[in-house]
Amino acid sequence: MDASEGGAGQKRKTSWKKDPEAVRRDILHIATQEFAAHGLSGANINEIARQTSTSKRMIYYYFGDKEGLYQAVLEGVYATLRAREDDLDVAGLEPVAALRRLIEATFEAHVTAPHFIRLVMIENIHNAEYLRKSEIVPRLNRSIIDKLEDVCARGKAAGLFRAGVDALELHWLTSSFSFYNVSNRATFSTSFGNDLYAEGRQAALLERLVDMVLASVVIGYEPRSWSASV
Amino acid sequence: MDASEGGAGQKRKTSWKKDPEAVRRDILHIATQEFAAHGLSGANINEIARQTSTSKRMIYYYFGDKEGLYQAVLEGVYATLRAREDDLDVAGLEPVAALRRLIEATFEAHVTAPHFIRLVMIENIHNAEYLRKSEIVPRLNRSIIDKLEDVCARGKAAGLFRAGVDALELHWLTSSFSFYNVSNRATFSTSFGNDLYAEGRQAALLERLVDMVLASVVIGYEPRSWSASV
DNA sequence: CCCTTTATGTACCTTGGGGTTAATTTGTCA
DNA sequence: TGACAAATTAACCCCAAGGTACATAAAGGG
Repeated sequence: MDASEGGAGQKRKTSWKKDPEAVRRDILHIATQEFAAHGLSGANINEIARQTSTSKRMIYYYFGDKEGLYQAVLEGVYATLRAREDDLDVAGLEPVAALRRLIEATFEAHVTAPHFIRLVMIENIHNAEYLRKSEIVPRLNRSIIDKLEDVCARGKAAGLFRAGVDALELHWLTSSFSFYNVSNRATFSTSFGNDLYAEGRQAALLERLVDMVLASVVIGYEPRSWSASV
Repeated sequence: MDASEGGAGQKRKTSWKKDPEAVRRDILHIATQEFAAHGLSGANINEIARQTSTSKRMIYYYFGDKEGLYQAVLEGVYATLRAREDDLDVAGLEPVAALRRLIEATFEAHVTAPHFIRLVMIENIHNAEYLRKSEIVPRLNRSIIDKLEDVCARGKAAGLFRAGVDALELHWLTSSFSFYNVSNRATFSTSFGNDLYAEGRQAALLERLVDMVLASVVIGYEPRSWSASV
């Protein structure tokens, strides 16, 4: 009460700084969480506005409408994940170790990027409508494929990899279990128990997946798991 | 115009049959498509009502509220898919052929059940909240695991399968690529092209997946694919 | 210093859509 | 045959939430 006293002007904001970039980032940050949590139609603009340090008005000022905000969020998480992929350097590793590293990194990246996973799930529900509209996302996707193609080429040249091995298929395969591991955890655990997500079990699972892929790619590969006799 | 003439009573429905079960089925059928297409918050009750041969009021009469309808839809698709799994009989096949068959059937089942896939995606967005509440779904999930456990036991007993092979992990793995293949088709194609979904390519992909799993499960398995020399 | 552009706050508008009320018809069983 | 429950219709309610109008303060330049 009694908000009308003069003083240093606490209650009624009589002055504020202009900081467009910070405001944009703030909105995008909160919106990412809300869209990831509730989906496009489920997210609430008023709720997003409430959590930011700015007002609903600014959301519309910077992003036009709800779909514009969603699109910006989507592009943001894609950019973040692809940047992480770019940081991964396997050029110095020999082919088998490099491939192992790429699979493990992809698996871990998915585990530690739940927002990304959820937004991709949501985007698939919308048949990738917004991803298709994006001008920036298509440019981001070469990096991981390039790396895999390089590793495959080196592996084949060294006579280590089977001739039919395909980088795109390998990426698809690696993505499939890495993505599913996070995306479908809730329903899988509910249906079949959460043993596979128990302490230590994820690492063992990853080891088996890596073994499995390597066994199908590398000629004469000796698996490390699923081979225990009893 | 002129809807008030007596006649056989076309305009104003002066008579209707009671058929609760048909009405329920009708609503559930339309609602399944709508929830699968737009998600829980995205689906529109008025639109569902419009497409049924009954009225919105009946939706609330039979299902209580939107969430009740969604829950019924979810249970419906689970029951349908699990029933299909029950029909699959591999007890008569020798272990390797049986496992091959189970993987192929799972893959195909996912391809031909897009509503199920989408509803599971949606349910995962909701952290399996409604699946957990379900009284009937948990009972449906034993069948596929039982089959896999039987095959694994027979395979191990015959000295064909590695000792570490685990039915739950196998199911997880088979589900992962089968599910991802459908669920993430839109974003994957947008990001990396739709080569893997082109004519004939899916069958080749499945063959490689089966090979890969069998190679990691069956001792001394000779793969059929990815082994072409050039 | 004033004028323009950019950025921000406050208050408001509009409607889509989830949910309900009340009345009517159908079927059934004493 | 008439009361009662179950099924159905039509019309209505109402508020959450996406979006906008308007005023105004900051920044920058001439």
